[in-house]
Amino acid sequence: MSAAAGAPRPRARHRRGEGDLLRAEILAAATHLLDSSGDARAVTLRAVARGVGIAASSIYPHFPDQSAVVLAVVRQAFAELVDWLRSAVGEAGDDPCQRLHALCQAYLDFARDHPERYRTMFGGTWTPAADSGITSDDLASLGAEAVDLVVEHLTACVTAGRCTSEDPEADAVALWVGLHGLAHQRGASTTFPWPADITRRITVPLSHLVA
Amino acid sequence: MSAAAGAPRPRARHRRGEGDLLRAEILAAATHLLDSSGDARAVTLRAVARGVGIAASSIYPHFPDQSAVVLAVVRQAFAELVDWLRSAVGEAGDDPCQRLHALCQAYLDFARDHPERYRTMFGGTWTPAADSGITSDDLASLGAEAVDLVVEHLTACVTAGRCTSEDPEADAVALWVGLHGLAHQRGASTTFPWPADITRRITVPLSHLVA
DNA sequence: TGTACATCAGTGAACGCGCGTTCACTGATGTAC
DNA sequence: TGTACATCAGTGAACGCGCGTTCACTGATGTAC
Repeated sequence: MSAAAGAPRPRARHRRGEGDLLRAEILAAATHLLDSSGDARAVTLRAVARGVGIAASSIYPHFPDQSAVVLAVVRQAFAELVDWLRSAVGEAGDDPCQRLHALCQAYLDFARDHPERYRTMFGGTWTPAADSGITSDDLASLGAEAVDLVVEHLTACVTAGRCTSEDPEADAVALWVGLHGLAHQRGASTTFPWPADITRRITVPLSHLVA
Repeated sequence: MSAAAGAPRPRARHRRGEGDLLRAEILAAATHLLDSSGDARAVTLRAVARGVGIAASSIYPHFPDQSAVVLAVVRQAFAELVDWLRSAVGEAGDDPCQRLHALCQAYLDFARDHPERYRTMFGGTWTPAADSGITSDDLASLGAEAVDLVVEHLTACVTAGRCTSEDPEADAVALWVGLHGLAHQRGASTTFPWPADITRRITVPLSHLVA
């Protein structure tokens, strides 16, 4: 019991040339902070620094300001979401309907597993500082890739004659809106009295599946 | 030009016995702040006080703390939403489908006209201070009334034989999720490439209207 | 009608807090000679 | 092999900021006598 709780032993600094490793540690601590606090505004430089075990000013060689840290977290989260969705589809076999279904389920699972991250990504609540050169629309465009995946797989269902949609692109947006609404509201309220089969009730009509 | 911009003349204080009027002024300023800043965390006691033209400490006789001010704003917003929805339905005539359609449209209009208020109401981002005795579920239950309206009017359509839903309560939740997803995402991203008829593409399938 | 006084409505200075950011610095380490 | 030194990785004190909240107060006003 040498290391008391309030006074952890100083962490070993990285070797010469390995300074960039700290960047990843900062990012990981910021992500953890976002997930555990449930609030993008808890991701302060000082809190991140405490998480890593460094001085707050040590973040500056790696990120220009606080906004840049959160933006990096969000970018990484979007990349993870797309990876997650692609791999879920990849494991779903060849049937286009099953692939679409796996995509929807994976989307909802991501939101359920990382509700705070999801809210920061799509909530429209966090916006980068005005002088960071990043607009909230840049942020929104990061989400476009997920929507594109829905377009792609709904189109595949239509091509295979399994859906009746006459405009798969527009209907895919509608389907995504339904997924987003459910993902978001599930993260916002823990006690909402959800019908047991709410997912199916949303995705089936919006997919225009052939009965 | 006697009143310079930075030094407005001191506002007249209320007459004896009319102290409660300030409560309404505080609420109005807080609502304005929420709408114009787009951020519940901009609703600070000091900013509200600046808006009203009083000292920050003058808020305390009317609200126990900062959380209570935001909560009052949110409660009022929910009451306004329900009034708005009811009056839209009331003006829609007797056809149950038209009434349901008016309800959906009014819901989306409210969110479009007050995006920041909507986000604070349903965003799950603002939560009262832990010691205020108000849980985030109390907040969520405020939204239940809006969902109940959807249930009511979808049920009316089913009763009239205009919808094929076999479980109007559950399907109404699904319809509301679609509305919420659209309302929320529209408020979050201004440049999302929405299909022109996105509303119809969401509400029609989720309503299970008879063709 | 006059006057003392309780009360109401609101003020303003002060507190401690955590924050983002700056800046001069320290000590270890690899490298050139 | 030894040694001087540039560089790297990171520190810690300090700044000014806006915040929520407390507290002693002020001055107008209605009312009891």
